[in-house]
Amino acid sequence: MINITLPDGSVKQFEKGTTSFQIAQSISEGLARNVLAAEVNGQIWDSSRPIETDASIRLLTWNDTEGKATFWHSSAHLMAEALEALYPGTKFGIGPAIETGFYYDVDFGDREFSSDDFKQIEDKMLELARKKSEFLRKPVSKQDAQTYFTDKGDEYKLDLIKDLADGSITLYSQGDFTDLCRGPHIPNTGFIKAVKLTNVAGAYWRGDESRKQLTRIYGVTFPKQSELADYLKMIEEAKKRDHRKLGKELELFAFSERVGMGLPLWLPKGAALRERLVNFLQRAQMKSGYEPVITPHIGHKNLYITSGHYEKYGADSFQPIKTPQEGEEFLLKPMNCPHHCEIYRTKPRSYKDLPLRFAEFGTVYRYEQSGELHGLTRVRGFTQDDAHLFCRPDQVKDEFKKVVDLVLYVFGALGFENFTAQVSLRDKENRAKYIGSEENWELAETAIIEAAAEKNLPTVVEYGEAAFYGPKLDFMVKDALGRKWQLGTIQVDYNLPERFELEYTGSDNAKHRPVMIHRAPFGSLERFVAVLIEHCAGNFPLWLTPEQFIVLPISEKYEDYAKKVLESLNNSDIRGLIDLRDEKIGRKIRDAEVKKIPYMLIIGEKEMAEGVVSLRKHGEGDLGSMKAEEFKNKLITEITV
RNA sequence: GCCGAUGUAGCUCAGCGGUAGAGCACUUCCUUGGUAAGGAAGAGGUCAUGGGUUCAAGUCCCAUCAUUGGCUCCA
Repeated sequence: MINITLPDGSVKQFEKGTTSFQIAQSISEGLARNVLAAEVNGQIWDSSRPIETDASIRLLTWNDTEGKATFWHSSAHLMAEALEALYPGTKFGIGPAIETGFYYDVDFGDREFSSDDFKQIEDKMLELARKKSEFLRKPVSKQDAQTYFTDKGDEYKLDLIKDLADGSITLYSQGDFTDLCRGPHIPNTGFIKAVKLTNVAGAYWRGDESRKQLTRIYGVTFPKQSELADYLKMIEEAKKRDHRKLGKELELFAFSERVGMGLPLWLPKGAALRERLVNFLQRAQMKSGYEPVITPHIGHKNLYITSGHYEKYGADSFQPIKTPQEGEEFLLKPMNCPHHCEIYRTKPRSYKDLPLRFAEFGTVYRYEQSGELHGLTRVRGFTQDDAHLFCRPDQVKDEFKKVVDLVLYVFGALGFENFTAQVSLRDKENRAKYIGSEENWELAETAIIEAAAEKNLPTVVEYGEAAFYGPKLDFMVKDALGRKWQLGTIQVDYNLPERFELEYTGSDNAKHRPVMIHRAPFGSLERFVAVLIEHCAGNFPLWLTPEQFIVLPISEKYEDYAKKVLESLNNSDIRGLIDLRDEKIGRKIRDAEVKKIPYMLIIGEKEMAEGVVSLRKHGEGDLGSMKAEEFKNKLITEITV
């Protein structure tokens, strides 16, 4: 007999070799029917796998993240089975579960494949699912695995097996399909009741640009048809929040082929919004001891040779601007830091001057790959809310923490609660892509890790995500469609001060090297606005929104009074407009609602007679009437919250 | 940059070999209307661009550009 410990701490005895499915059965048949897999001593196992020793187990169902992952991973196998049945000779790469759904990278050889083929595959998958084929686990030797896939002619699987240790290799089969797989899987394909292939894309084998590109098919499956319907509905909702769609509808920004791809044009309303963000941050920075600086949009090529950016990115950037002077070259600035370093160098600095905090809303230009451009989130010209802090080594951690506070303040003011702080460190293996001494990197990485810990940030560590000159703390936020974007960033840099030979005189009267912190709470205004749009679905906080209210006269007769009301309200802090079109009030209200204008002031016979306005709030409806002055105070109170 | 998809009126889209369409927006006129679309008329397009096939090309083929979903990249 073996002792099985359940999550509630209770211990039950079972025969040796009992499966977690049987354990579930002993609890309830209903549970057993829903068990997809089980966590056995911290590892996820098939629910049909015999347990031979004492163990603590957790039964996994659709309600568990791991249960879903198992379900989707098995769905990837089901899709592979369908693909093999439909297109014999297809070779398979990898087919993992992802956050929502799964994908499989496959090689169709010469066969052209597009989303038009989805229907056929979905149908085949459902057909195979109905067979309720069991997923059978089979441990094999490395030799046998290699023989199997050599016979099958699947070089990708062989490539994978090459790196696996003998004795750890398992194959899984369901129906006529066998795959190299660590598992685990759901009991049988019959659990999969709803299938939707979502998109098709190219993906390099093993993520390596120099290797062959496979076809990646994404899909998602559910144990109930209704869950698929819910999912599709959710996707529709998310699309409504897409900043590219809302940016057009709300007339915030635009792009023009003539201006150039990836170069955003801010329309009046978008510019008003952006201006408010800038003012907001500027005030916060003033309070925190930042000093505004301004630098030009271009810089001499030598500046970037000094900084190291030219060597690293020169070939893939906008190419140098020539002048009538032979051999003279300037670059559009891709970064503000070299300029700021030169500002630091304008006079001798004392340890008493530090930290120095130079802030600039600096517009930079980077030649992003054409396939990378995406709305406002990935562009070729953008404005960073940049600042560079020059401090003594003993001030680094404190300054870093102050920046964290500023970022949190900014996020808080704008309602971003679901972010993660990503500690971006060097690649563990490939250190050649970074510049600077081992010692300085150690110092910088330690400073970030400690500061993040002391601030209790929800942190994830990512290796290989550091900038080439130093580690970063990146604040990551998801967009409406679940894609992750980096917003704020804080970076510790020991290298640029060295390259620019920055110095200060210490209390010992000797020269010392300052440490630089690069930081941008928004990251870029473009990306920030994009994520903000999706976050609030275009319903901006009152203080930010381009138009806070609109005056709607019921007919021409009340125009003069309406105009007077507007005049009495508009000032530098609050902004509204008036709808003088020859339309009925219902129409004016509808249009204002569609434009997501927070407040509507309706003015007719009654209001004019009583000297009041009728107030209607976007998305909520009629709020009754009040004096214009009262509304003004209400607005001001709401804005200053 | 790579793989796939898309490009028709300001916007959203239909048309897929035989004389360019709809809804909304826009202009003019009628209407002066009380909390999410009042009515009528009008104007608006070398069907992304350049080649090719055809008696005939938004419609089929090729290339280019742009957009888009991913991949790679992201100072």
